[in-house]
Amino acid sequence: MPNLDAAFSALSDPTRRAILARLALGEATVMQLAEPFEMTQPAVSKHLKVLETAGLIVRRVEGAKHPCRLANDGMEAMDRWLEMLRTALAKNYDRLDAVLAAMPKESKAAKKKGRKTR
Amino acid sequence: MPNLDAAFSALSDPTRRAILARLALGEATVMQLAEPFEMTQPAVSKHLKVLETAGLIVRRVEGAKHPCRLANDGMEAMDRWLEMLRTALAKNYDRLDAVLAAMPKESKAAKKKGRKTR
DNA sequence: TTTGAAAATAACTGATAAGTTATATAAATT
DNA sequence: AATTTATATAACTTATCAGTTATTTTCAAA
Repeated sequence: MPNLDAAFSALSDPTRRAILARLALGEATVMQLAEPFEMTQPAVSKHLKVLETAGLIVRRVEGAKHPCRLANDGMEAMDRWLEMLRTALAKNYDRLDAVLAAMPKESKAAKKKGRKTR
Repeated sequence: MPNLDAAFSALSDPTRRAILARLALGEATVMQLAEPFEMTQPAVSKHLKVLETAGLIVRRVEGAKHPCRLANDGMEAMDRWLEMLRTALAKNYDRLDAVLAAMPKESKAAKKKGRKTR
């Protein structure tokens, strides 16, 4: 799945995540999206292209303006993949619960603290 | 959140996703993880460091071996952020449903096909 | 039909990242 | 003690990427 590379890579940049957060509020043109950033217009255009290629946004042409909005494809691809990790983590979690359940009561509390591996 | 950068960036590489998929089956040492790849051991070590920094895996030391397993932190950070996007997309989806509901019956079917923005 | 605004593209620069080989450290084995 | 195995680190190369400025395309408005 080459799309996964693009989708995750797109989200690894804070500027692009901010753009998506803005689009979560509704459609916006390139200029509107560029406004809050200390960055040139071409830079934002490139970010948008990255997001579009990753299937995270779509654009429509409305005269000279090109309003962008969120798209599903990228998210769906990531979610499908992440689901695998989520269930694996849940399984480990359950296994740990089983181990803890089999332990003498006193030692449980102390051990439980170390559960969310940091 | 600087961790988000690291987590999404870590998942953007197919080798690292494969490593995580392997770890979803259970703990594995560095050598075990390196085995399926046509890649040197130092390369895999670097990938593991990236995954560890991103909070996606943890390692324990067991003599000369360093078994790795999945960790929660990275996933949680991503999930928290993705939740925002998910709800925004769902909102757009609902809005579209409302628009479609207000349309004459015949034109609905044709329009619905274009729903998953591509 | 010229002017101006919205957006994209091209060519460049500097930083980062993935891979390499060579070497170091540290524990297990003989 | 010497060797082998498991892993990490260092130094380097090449490619990719985020940003820039300069230029181009496309539409709107005068």
